[in-house]
Amino acid sequence: MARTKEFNEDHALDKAIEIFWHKGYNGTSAQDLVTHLGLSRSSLYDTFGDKQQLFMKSLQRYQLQAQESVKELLEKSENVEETLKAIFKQAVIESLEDRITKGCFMVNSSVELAMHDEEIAKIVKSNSQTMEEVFTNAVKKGQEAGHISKQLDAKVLARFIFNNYCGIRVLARAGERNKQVYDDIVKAVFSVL
Amino acid sequence: MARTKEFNEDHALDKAIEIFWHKGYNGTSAQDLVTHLGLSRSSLYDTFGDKQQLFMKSLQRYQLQAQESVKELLEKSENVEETLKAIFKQAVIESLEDRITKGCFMVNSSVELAMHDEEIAKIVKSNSQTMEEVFTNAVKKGQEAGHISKQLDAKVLARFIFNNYCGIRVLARAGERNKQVYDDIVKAVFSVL
DNA sequence: CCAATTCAGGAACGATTGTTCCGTATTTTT
DNA sequence: AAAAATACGGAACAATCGTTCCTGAATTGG
Repeated sequence: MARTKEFNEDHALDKAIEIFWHKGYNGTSAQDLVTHLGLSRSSLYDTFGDKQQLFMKSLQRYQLQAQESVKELLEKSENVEETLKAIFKQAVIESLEDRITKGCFMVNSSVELAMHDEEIAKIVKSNSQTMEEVFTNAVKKGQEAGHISKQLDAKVLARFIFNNYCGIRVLARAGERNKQVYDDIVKAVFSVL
Repeated sequence: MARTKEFNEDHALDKAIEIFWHKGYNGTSAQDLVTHLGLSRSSLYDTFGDKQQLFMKSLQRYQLQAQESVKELLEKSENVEETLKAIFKQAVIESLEDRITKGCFMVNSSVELAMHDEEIAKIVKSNSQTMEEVFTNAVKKGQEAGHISKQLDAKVLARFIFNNYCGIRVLARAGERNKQVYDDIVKAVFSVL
């Protein structure tokens, strides 16, 4: 009965993630979205509602993608310390090679919007909680296997790790291009584990 | 020959810091500035140029204020570890009691603008460098006095400390109100020193 | 073929953006 | 007192903002 959608909704969301990630919410105009997503104004608004809804869907999709990989890596890991190191190393690589430094979409959004938009705040909070759980479980496993020191509680270490992970993403967003800076931070972090 | 200014320029800048800090650059409108600074549009533009210039002057003034206190505290300190603990404790207190969570103006600005405004990027970079130096010198002093472990280089520790400091400020901006989270991070950080 | 649905494109909306300008009031110096 | 300079409030600017709506073409299933 009806014409089928010509564009893939998820693919369009990925494009939205890109530009929101790069320019932020307030920095991205409706015209930016039209240009970057390759949709017409009408299709865009028909499909995603308004700008705020599109942003939230983008952020939620990003959260899903970002959490999935870390969670899976850590749960399947047989040496948590090594896996954590690999995760940090990957973050450093991304920070350095990203020609347009984007940092972390979640961190950027939480700084820009969390205190002014309650719905965004909810997403940020849910992300923090999930990440804390994922890291806590991982650390516990690492401690039981003897790969991570038991001197500090798993939850303490999890929060500590997450804090440094966020810090590194801010550093990247600020345009830090000196690999040594990142390596030093990672080195100090892992001296605790 | 001429009429004297009725308002204090620095006091106006402090007001500008407040609102830019709270709402960000893109989130603050010209009307917001007029209302919050208590100046007329004309006086505002005559005195500070345009919005971007006012923002830069605000950020520079903030940088001066923020650096001054930390620098002085650490240079006068006789036990660097204790002083660093006090500085972190203070950051935690501010994060918790700040009813409108503002985080750190420098961190917020670097996330929002550093990659889109070269002049802001310069300020951010100069801030990072200065803070790194201040922390490095402090750590060196602490290591020589035996208050801080020599297991890691002073510069490594300085970058590590700064990273966690930024992370905590992001956490605050994101609206974290659980003191235990901050305390855990601080605990883990100081287990390295 | 018909009816239904979605597409793209662009005109148009009112609101708000940052900025400029003008007339008037006020204060200072000569 | 006169003259110069600046602050002030507010009107007005063009531009852009997010959003809505309309048009006609395209594509689908019945």
